[in-house]
Amino acid sequence: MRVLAREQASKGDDSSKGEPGRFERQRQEKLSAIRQMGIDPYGGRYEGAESAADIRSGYKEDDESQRAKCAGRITLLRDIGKLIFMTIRDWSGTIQVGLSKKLMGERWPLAKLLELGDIIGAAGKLGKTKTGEITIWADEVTMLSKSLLHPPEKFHGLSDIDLRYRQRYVDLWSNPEVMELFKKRSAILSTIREYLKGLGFIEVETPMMQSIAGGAAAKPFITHHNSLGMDLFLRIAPELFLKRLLVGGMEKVFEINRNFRNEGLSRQHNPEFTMLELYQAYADYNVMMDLTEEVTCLLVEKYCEDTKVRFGDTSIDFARPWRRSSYAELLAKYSGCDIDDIDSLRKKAAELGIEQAQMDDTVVVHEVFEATVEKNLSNPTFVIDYPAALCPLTKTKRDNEAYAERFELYVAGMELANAYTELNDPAVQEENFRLQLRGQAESMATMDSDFVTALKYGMPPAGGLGIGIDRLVMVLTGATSIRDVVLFPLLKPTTDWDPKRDKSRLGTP
RNA sequence: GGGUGAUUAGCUCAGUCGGUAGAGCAGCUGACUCUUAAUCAGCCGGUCGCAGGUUCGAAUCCUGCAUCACCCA
Repeated sequence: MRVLAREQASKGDDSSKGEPGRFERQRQEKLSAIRQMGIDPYGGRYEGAESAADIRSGYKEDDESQRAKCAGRITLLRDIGKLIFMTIRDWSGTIQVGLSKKLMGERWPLAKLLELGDIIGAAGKLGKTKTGEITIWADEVTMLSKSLLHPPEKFHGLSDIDLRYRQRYVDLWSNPEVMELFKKRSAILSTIREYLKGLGFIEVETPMMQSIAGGAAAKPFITHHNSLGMDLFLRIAPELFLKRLLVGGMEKVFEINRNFRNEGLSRQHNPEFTMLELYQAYADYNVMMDLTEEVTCLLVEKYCEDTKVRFGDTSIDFARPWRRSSYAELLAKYSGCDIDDIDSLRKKAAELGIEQAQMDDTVVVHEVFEATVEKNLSNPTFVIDYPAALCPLTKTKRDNEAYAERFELYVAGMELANAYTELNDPAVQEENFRLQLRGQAESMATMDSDFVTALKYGMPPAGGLGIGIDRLVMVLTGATSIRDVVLFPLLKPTTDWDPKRDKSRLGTP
């Protein structure tokens, strides 16, 4: 990867690290010149500016007295001598500002000092140029923030993928489609919240720091509380707390928040990721399936041009109804193995290079499922009725205790959602916890006996659903890497990183 | 964890057989009152990711390390 711009700027003509580079010094000189003109280069409250998009759409051809006021960053600059055109970008788009020596008068020297990256406000008559571009002919220009670092190339923007993630603040304004994507992500979340509230759900917040990391099978991050002298886990799932709320009498709850899993990074995995979890009393996994399909299709309708959405070099067809197939059917179709034929499944696992000697039969089955089925599920597919052994928090099917009332939704080969008919029998739950704990390290796995206590008071039968929001945004926007839909994805530090430091910073006395 | 590739100017990228570093953009100087990635002329700008090695000579070949990307587990 490349060194950060700031560090790179300090190379070359500077011997010591941290000193400003050539370009930064030039910009510092302009900043000083602005100060000498009695102007604060960092501005202040600036009122009355309209968005660039509103200015454009509000332009009236026949109104010669129309004025406009904008604020934003200079992203293009064309200096024609006594006339300067600049393209100002705000988060709605761009608007052209024309600065002329005649209109600027004694402020003209300021206009000449402005450069790419500076943030300014401008006001003046709104008109069109000879070539038809809507333009604010500025008679007032306000310096709002001097940019001291060199902007990326004006045409290609910032394209180094590593730099884009590390300096998202530059990526956002130099690559407008990135801004659009994150605005869309926010809109998607708003739509989900509105939809759920419309169904009578309430949004809640449950602990991110938990003394027992439950609700999923994943390695947790461990942190430490100094005054209590105890380790805590960052949550891997909110499930067990949300279900306590069902016990408490909250009938429809949801939470949209971060989960943390101490596992590998990939195009589909960031260690912290945003999860929607919801629970509905008196429902089951069929209700959850309908809800998942409804809300996703609503989002596709709202945020995609068509039910067919491009994703990498494939396309996803969200047209309803979505396929619903049982786990066993799909396993048979794609691995060629019968789910009850463990010998052939172990043989298949061996062919696939899965280290399965130490694994329970059910784990082997699931490994084969993951290796053979998942990548084939491109269009939305509900995989229903999982082997009960994989589902310690799920009610089993009434007619067959070997299977649980659980589905996972797969799209583009990714697990997008996971839902159960929630197990509400405390005795069965306690037994499942015991089975789950067997053979695990003591520190990692503790029985959540309070959750069992809660169930003993009585939890209504319920459907529960989790949707991976980052992955949902990926399929809705065609982003093939989770890092493209997370503003600040986790990256390794590039410099001055000492692994020893981390221990000492934990704060253990 | 393994494999492959990438890392060159502020940014976007070239760099042939190993012969001593290039372009565009931006920056600086100058010209220009209707430009649209403005244009024109001139100029500046590099520890070629880092550390070693081979060689008369390394951006180029070799080893190690770092970060990123992709593939595999």
